[in-house]
Amino acid sequence: MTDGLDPRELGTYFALMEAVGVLQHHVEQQLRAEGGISYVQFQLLARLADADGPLTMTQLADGVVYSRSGLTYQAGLLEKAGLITRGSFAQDERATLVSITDEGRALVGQVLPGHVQVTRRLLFDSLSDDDLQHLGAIMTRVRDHARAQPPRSAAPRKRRAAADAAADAAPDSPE
Amino acid sequence: MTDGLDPRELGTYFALMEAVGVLQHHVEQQLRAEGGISYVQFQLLARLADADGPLTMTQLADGVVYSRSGLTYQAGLLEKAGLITRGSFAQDERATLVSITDEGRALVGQVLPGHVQVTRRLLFDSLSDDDLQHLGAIMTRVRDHARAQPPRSAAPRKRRAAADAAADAAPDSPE
DNA sequence: TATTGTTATACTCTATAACTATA
DNA sequence: TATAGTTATAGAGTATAACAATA
Repeated sequence: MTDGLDPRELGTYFALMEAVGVLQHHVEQQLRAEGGISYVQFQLLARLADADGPLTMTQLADGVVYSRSGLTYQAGLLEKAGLITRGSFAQDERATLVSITDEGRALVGQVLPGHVQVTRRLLFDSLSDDDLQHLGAIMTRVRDHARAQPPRSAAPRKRRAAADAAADAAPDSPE
Repeated sequence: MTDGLDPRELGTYFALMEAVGVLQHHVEQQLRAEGGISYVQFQLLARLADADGPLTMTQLADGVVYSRSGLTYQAGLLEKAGLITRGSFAQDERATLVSITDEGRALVGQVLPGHVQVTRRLLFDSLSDDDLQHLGAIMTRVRDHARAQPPRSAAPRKRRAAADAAADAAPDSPE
């Protein structure tokens, strides 16, 4: 399974992905239960709460959502829930300026303590002070580097999707 | 935004989640393009390829999928695509034994090089040898600790979902 | 009774493509 | 022409609950 590949890297990678996967799942549960929002929505709100002023949709999306329509969808939900507002931007009439409302800020404040509690229990309780420092330094570097990477230049499709093959195997569609 | 909370922890946490989020997105793209599978499906196949023999559905799910039905769904796709087979288990007739097929192994082998390439580019290129070692040690510990954690004991729902509020705000339904 | 797995169903989310409007 | 954002739509994935069968 590791033909010619560095097994130390692979092991680290799998551990990282699974650890974060489990963490993510717990965090989603907490946010849904205590705030009625998803992690993506939390990220968007947190970002707006942290920013000095309003952000454009494009700025807001960076590193969180990977399609324009996906962000429009989430922004629509958040706006209808009264957590953000959308307005126009005098400097560039194409852009939409997104602001967090007082309700939005309140929700972040309401959800954050429990959120931190979960991350403590699942993440930081296993970390020494030194680990924390090192992990912070590492992941900040990785994030900044990864953000800058171009979206993978579509490799040739060598094989059909598992779902497609599944569709074939099922003799279903009306000829 | 960090009232009474440790900003160092919060910063590390956000960096971790965003870095892995971006990594995850690139990885999904690579797997879809070169293997026609999702990351969840890759995880399941990799786990089966790594195991000595077949695994039960429950063993297979651990840390990857969080509902029985979710796993049944994925297993259904993988089986119809010819990448796994499901059989019964003599020792416990309730269980289902999942085995990876030669095709499944071949697919993992086909996808893995490109997969490693992506993780190199997005993750390991930013890491020193020391970082790699440290990160591996940390995340293995975190994963094992997190896996053992009980699923959050449902906190009281204090607020309605953003989606629900959105549904209300839209005067749609037939009176 | 508890556990393993499946099925039916409803819902959330994401991405693609077509479109509008502004730079 | 390129960029910002929205809309329509289709598809993948997830979770809940009800179910069957075995321990």
